[in-house]
Amino acid sequence: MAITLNDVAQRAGVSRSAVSRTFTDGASVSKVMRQKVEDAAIELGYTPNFLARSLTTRSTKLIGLVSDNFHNPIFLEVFDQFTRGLQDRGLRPLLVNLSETYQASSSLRMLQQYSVDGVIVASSTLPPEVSEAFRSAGIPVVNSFGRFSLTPKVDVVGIDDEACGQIAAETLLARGYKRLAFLGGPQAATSTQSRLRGFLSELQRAGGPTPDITFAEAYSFEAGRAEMQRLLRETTPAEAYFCGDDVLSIGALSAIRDHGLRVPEDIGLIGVNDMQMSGWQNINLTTIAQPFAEIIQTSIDVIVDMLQAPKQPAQARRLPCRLVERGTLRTLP
Amino acid sequence: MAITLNDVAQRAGVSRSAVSRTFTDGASVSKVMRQKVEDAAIELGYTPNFLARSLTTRSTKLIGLVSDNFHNPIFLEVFDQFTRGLQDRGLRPLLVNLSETYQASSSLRMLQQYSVDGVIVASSTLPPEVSEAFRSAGIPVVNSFGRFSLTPKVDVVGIDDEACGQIAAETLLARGYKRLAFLGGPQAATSTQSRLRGFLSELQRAGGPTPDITFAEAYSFEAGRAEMQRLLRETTPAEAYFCGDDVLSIGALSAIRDHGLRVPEDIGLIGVNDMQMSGWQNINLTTIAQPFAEIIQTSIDVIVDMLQAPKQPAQARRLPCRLVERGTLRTLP
DNA sequence: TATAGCTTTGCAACCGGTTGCAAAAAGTTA
DNA sequence: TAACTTTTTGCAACCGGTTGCAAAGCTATA
Repeated sequence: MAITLNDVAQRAGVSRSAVSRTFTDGASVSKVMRQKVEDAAIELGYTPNFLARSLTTRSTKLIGLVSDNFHNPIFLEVFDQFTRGLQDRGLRPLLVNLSETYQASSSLRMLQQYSVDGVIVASSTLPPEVSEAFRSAGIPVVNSFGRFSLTPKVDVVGIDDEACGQIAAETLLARGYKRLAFLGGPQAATSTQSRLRGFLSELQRAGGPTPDITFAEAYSFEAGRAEMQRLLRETTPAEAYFCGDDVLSIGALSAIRDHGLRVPEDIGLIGVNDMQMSGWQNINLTTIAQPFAEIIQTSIDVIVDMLQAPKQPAQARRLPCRLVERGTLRTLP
Repeated sequence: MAITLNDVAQRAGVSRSAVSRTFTDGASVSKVMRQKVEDAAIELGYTPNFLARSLTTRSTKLIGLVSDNFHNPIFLEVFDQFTRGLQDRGLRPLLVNLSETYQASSSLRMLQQYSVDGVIVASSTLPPEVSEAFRSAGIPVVNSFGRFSLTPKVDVVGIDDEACGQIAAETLLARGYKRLAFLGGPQAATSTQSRLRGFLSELQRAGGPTPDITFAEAYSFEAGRAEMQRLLRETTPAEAYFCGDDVLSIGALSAIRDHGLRVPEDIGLIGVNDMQMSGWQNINLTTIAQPFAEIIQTSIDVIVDMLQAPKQPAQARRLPCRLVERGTLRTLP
């Protein structure tokens, strides 16, 4: 069916090795030989079969891109940048969507069967064991958006979630807010836990108030809205809320407005992520920006380095977040 | 490094073929042989290498999933469903992100080199030539969200964009709107053209008004907002706008509100897609829903059928849209 | 022109599997 | 138990490439 090495060799009247060498960088081929082969190849429309090649070279250029986050709109931006970054380096993303019906363990076996060169686990909610399983299986892996640790078992590139909580605390205190609250993502998510920890410790350090603490069911609009509705119904709302992430904040925002209150006049909000939508003028959310582009670039750099020199000791990298001022916190009183 | 067929064969004291057969459905292996092999395989932790296998079976289970739409949030839902659907059938999505820097032609060669079993082109904006190139290269292909044609060169699964425009016209007329307008996506996009055609022809048929017609630069929030701002500044706005898609509508909505006008009291809006966000209570957009789940399921069915019986005549399938009533059109006067 | 040294080339084995074929083993029937 | 089927098994060739090695071809030098 398809044109193979043999066809080209025959057409050009040379050995199979010669053809192979013509298509291998750095192999020894003379000018005239290369010419003959290339002519024949073009004539027949030949392109080498990467999978056959991978059998001997032991490199497929395939990278497993595994995630469980296909609902938070921020991840479209994440996939966009990952795929472009990988493509730019000649790598191919094999996309894996983890869910209840497709477990991490099957994905490990699957990615092994396809001999991927490496795996990127892009998720702030998957437990570290998922990434660790790849590493134990001898597959280079990096966990993007994972939790920082001083003794990581696996390479991690993410933000400093505690610092993030700290920035939120500083910002709210600087604005003169007195009654504060934390509206987190799912209580089990490590990102939520760390952000809370940083938030609390900074409040304490600065002698600020003790905030109310609640959690939404998920990082989603509906969950944020539902939790804020509950808060408005059942409690006296705080003056300002530090929300687990932007999509949660946007849900909370809609609940507050529906309840007849104004943001930022009656209630202040600050999120985390700085997704595109947060900048939309009808939302205009004050938030703590994650350096997505840098996290993704770094993750790719890390995995590329591991392809060259596998099994370095694992390292966790923290990239700095920064405040993005928009319109959901009052200005200084 | 990794455990191979040979290792297992040796460990179990049987031939290589025996091991291969144990892992091939429908091959002839006796009970005791299978037992011996499986024991050895488990002991060594063996899993067959899919790529090596593909060399002889001529099937990689790899499906190229190519798109150029990594900015419209609706596509996160699309990728979610595609990846799950493919995974459920044992197929693996190799994701390709087309852009200025990564052209369709390179993606064709690349996907050929990886011997993908088929390709799904998921885009309503890519020209038909992209999909056609795959077909000419002998790769099964289906164009999801592509434009309907009576004589398609390639299998297409999408909506009836003209019918979509027609529904919009009917709905706006039924609401008693007199001054109508069309705010399309990029003028070159075939989806925009067809929706306009259907919109106009239904207005004419029903003896309705002739609408104003303008186009946004892209299917994006900013483009919709910018175009609507221009309209509000430079023209007398229409009573109701049929917008190219939801994200465009949301941009337009924000411009209208910023301009001090109310929706739906002053201006009505109707979009296309019914993305999740359109249902968010702070947006609550009346729109024409695309049957995403069905389009995706059908696309996968089509590609799976082609794997069995390639080179059937190409067929274009149109799936029906339906109106989703929310809050951006006035009720009957 | 003979010789040394470097480059180019083909052979053949290999990567990790599958599969047609024929021989061996097991099962059936008389 | 012999003769005949059917099932199971191993051999060897093959899928489409790569690569170590040694022979062949060049170039440069004396």
